[in-house]
Amino acid sequence: MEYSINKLAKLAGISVRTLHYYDEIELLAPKRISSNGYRVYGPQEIDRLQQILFYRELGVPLDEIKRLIGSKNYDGIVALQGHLSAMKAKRDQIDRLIANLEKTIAAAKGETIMSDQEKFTGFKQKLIEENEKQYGREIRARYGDAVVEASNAKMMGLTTEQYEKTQDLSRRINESLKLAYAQGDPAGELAQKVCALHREWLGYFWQHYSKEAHLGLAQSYVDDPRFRKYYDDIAEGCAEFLRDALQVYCQ
Amino acid sequence: MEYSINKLAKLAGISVRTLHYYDEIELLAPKRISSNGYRVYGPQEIDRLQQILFYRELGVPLDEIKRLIGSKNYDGIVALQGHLSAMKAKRDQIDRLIANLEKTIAAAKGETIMSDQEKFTGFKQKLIEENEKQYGREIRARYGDAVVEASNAKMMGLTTEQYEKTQDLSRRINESLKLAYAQGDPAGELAQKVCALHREWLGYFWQHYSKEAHLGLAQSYVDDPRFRKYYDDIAEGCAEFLRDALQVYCQ
DNA sequence: TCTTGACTATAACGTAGCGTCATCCTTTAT
DNA sequence: ATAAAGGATGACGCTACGTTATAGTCAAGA
Repeated sequence: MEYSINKLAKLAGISVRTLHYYDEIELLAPKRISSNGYRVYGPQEIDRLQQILFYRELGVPLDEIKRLIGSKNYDGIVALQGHLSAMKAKRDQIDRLIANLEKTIAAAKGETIMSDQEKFTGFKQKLIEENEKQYGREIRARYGDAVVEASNAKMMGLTTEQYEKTQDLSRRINESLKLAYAQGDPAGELAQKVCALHREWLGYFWQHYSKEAHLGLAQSYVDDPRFRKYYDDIAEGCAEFLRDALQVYCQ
Repeated sequence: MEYSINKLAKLAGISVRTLHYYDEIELLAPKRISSNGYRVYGPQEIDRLQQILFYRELGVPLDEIKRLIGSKNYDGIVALQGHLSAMKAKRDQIDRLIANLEKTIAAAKGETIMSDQEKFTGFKQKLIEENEKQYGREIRARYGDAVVEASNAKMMGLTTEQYEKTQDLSRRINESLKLAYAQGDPAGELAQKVCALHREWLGYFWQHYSKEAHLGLAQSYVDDPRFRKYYDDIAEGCAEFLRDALQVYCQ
């Protein structure tokens, strides 16, 4: 299939000027020049342009793209796999910025407090990569939940100290729950410890504790899809496991 | 907390030159100039810089950022929510590019064939922006929830149609609940209609419906801070109102 | 055949958002 | 006291195009 410059531009979602420019800097030359002087692009140019746009999307300068694609031992597939992981990294960065935004919104509403450091997490890339290696994915997965909990805490009129305590409890609950679930016994020691922690956590939000209410809540964790997701993010079937453990705990 | 230009640059992961430039174009002026002529930045500038960087990340030109932040009726929270949805849109774009890459790799290996059209899906942004303008803010505000619900729906094994139905129901529940709450009568007609809708919504997630379970869930909406927040975002005290209405509904 | 409108070409200038010196002053650490 | 680090201003450079301006080409209708 052959394309005129306009057709190619529209196909790729770029401007004619851009294709002119790419020709000018010898990044992407047309397949041939027709008798009237018009540029004609063929299948090879299509693929090359696609590669160029992948690199461009990743912020690679054009002359480096030229060098990369033009290099003698250029392996298209290896390059594509490189793009893939780079794109995934970029998506992770966006995810961090989204988490940052969510927390910033909560902070703006007065639901939580952000350190100056936190305000810029997600913008820096190098530090992030280091952080990533250091802490891994768990923190990320937990971040969104932490925001929710922080806002809840404020809403419930907790002091900063109390809030931090609930956060700490929440973390310990999730950690222990994960381990307990791995062991598989709802009546086991660890699972029962989770129940005790969960009760303690509830103590910050409830005026009066009752076993019935606690059990009812546990059942809701299974019944309501929003909650289910919260616990199934820890491990699939975790909501049921917690309910079963609480049934033992509450006798 | 006060920062020197170097400290701020390192904090935010940008260059000193950039801060000089932002001062020059009056996008971000320091809080004050110390006696030795050095720039000094304060908390307000930190927050402003953070906003600037959010916009910049989205590709908004600096003078437009200036106009936006400087405009008289600038609402920080609304702006942040705008960033949030824009970021999510961007992440979606990246996701499309990733899908594109995966297919391109498969095609390069000869496992499949790609049309020229397909080769450039994900690069075009205009379609996305038009979408934004068309649907406006409501969708955006709801977007975060929609994502959660979508994943829930998937988890619950719903078809796309079913999922859309739950989403529609969810929207109608929230709308009606808001109105009913404003009227103030849990036994009123509107409130009872909300209950019926909520029951219908539950039908998509529960195998067997029972009034007791429904009531128990309603109580959980009051008891668990995470749920409470969900409903209190509609209106404060909404969780209790819904529970009271459901108590009437379930007799 | 003539005209009109959509495409195409080259050339040239303009721009945003800084990077990168160059030059000089101030503060801090040793 | 001296060096290293941090600060200021000014000026030029650069990338990746956008934006005219001017002119040739082509298909279709009047």
